[in-house]
Amino acid sequence: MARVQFDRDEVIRDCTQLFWQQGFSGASMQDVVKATGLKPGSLYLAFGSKEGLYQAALEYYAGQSRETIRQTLDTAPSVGEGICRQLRRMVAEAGQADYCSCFLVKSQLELASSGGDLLHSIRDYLSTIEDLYAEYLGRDYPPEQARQYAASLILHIYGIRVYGYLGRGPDAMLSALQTGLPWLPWEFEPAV
Amino acid sequence: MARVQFDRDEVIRDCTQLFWQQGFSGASMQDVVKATGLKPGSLYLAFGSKEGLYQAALEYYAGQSRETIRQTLDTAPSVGEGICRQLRRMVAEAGQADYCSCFLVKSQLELASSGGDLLHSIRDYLSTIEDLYAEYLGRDYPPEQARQYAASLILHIYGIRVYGYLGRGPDAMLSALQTGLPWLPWEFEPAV
DNA sequence: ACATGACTTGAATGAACGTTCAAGTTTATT
DNA sequence: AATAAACTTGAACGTTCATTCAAGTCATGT
Repeated sequence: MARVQFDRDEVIRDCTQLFWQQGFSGASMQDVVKATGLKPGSLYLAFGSKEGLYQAALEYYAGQSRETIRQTLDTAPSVGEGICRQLRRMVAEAGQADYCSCFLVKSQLELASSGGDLLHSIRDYLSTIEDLYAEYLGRDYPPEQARQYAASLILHIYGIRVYGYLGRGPDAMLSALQTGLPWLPWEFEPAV
Repeated sequence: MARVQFDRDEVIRDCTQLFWQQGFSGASMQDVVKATGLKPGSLYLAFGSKEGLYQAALEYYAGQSRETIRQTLDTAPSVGEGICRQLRRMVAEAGQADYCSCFLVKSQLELASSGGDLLHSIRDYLSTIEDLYAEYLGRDYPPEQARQYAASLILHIYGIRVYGYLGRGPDAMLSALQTGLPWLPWEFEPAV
């Protein structure tokens, strides 16, 4: 089947799912071979190394995250309600059986001590997402307050990404979010 | 030097530091051998496996954490001020060069997909800590509110454990904490 | 003084790891 | 039809992994 190049995006999607679930060390290249259906040679020609593959997965995930946030906040009646929708979605995700937190958060914690190049990317992606929220909040609040609210929001989001594993149920989490983020318009549309 | 048994607690302390920094997959048994000065045979006789060693490290860390919390909250003028001290300490930790978050949080995220026995312990330890805060808050608030405040507090603590890696500086983090936890007595003694 | 038992030692084990590359297969060009 | 280029293939590489165990060393009970 040579000369029929594989679908790069599809491979990256498969890798993202695998790495997201298993982590960098937890997923072996053999697992990647199995997940993508590609042979080692092809993977290494296209991505150079396991790290290159992980990098591509991170980039894909970060892009998807940004896109989802933008779409949710642009679609919602207001920025505040968009953020509420986003948070409710995260809480709902945490309730699913195959919940695996946030790929960027997991990667940050796993690779923090490695000091590799991946770490810079992860930090960039996470910072960009905080900046994105701050940008949207800047429409409704003065810059100083927008930044402060964004930081508080991000703190809560990171919190969910860990707390979601404890299986305390969505009610406890939503109640905790409403306690810590009282400036959000929680009263509107509790539906997803 | 046979018949001179090694100091079990000291070995566990060394392992805790190693696993805390590097993670379960990230730290090899060779690393453990180097860190503890023991030979593989001794380690396996005493702890059975790498997992057993990790379990011991988790237990030690969780015990230390509980003890620190209890001591801080018992010593402080009030529960609220004790919690503030605890949070300020976490923010200060996050500023250090060798910051490595919370061992339990890191372990939860790394091992979530493994489904091993370790996972149950980790969840137990994390839950116990939340319960501990709830217990102390129960002194100042009715049960319902105490539980809600504890959940919100834990969400913030988990948030710090991730946010701390982004290197935004202590001021941004403290400001975010004060935004999300306005019911705490932040006005008292900003010193550590 | 000696035998027993407790503990340590560290080389060895097979499996799994990330990675490579010579050979094979198909499409594009001539 | 033949050649070149592009891409895939999968066995094989050396390394590192967690783990084992026969041999060694010392404190203790007699």
